[in-house]
Amino acid sequence: MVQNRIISWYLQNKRSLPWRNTENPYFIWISEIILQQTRVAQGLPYFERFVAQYPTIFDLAAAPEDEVLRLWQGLGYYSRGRNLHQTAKYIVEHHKGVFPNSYQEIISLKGVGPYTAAAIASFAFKERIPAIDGNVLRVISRILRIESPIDSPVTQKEIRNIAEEWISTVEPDTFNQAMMEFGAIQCTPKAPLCETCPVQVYCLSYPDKAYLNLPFKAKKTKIQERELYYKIYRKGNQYLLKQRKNSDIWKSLYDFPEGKPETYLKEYPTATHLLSHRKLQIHFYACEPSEQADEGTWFTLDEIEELPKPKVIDDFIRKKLI
DNA sequence: AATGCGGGGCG
DNA sequence: CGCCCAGCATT
Repeated sequence: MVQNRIISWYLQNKRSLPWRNTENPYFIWISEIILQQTRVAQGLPYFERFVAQYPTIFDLAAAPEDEVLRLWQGLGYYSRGRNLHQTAKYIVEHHKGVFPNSYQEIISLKGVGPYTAAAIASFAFKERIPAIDGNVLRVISRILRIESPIDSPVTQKEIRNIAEEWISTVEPDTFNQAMMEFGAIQCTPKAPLCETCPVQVYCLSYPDKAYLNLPFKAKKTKIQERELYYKIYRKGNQYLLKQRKNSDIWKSLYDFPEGKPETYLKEYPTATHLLSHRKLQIHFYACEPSEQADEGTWFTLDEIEELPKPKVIDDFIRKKLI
């Protein structure tokens, strides 16, 4: 059976990861939120810093939001950090700090969707429910040669049904860990290690290399360009920053007031920043403080260091251009 | 069903 | 350069 092959592969090849050595739902929750759309290598140091700074859900709930977002800085998708903090406060306030213990309750938490709820419910509470992430979609679509669009709910439902069948005869937590690890290490998006694959004999897409085109994605990613203009005001050793509040990129983080100035003291070299679906052209202008008509708060460089900022702003300041 | 949300790494 | 990563919320 496929699932037993993958599980025994997992038991021999699994990486040692800190969130695998605990059944504390709080730690597992933190790790799963961090790992949404994020590689293990990138998320690992953030997880270590979070659990060191906030050993319990009470510590996280008591922290100021800016501090949580400062810890999140550089990881992206900042609504994850805001939701993490909000949900910690909610659980402390309404559940005495006790993490909910069923899939149905867990999925009602902010920032927790079907994948994350299944992961927490199976890892922390051994609930029998498949956690289906990008790895699992890829692994199953290849093994069973499912060529319908992976980005369609119908196809994903089909894969869910298969995963529910596979998980029914094995340890659910081990199964979920094994499927994801197998996708991350063996059945990789590019150049999968088919020659040493324990599932090769079952894999319907191996004989004619159909796996090269699986999973099949119907939609293409399109990159849009966007220009940002920043006005830098300095009064002595203080700079004017404002917190982004609208529903836009970098919500809740601090940056300079936006806008193209009429006059300016100096223009800095334009920075180009590549994001997933966007290319940012960023212009910085040093402006005359007497012309300042923008909202914001004045901060010293030492204070700015403690504020959560977008990567581009942090890079700019770190280069000591101002 | 479609779109927006970051940043990093890889071929 | 395009694609993908232990996805989710909003519309």
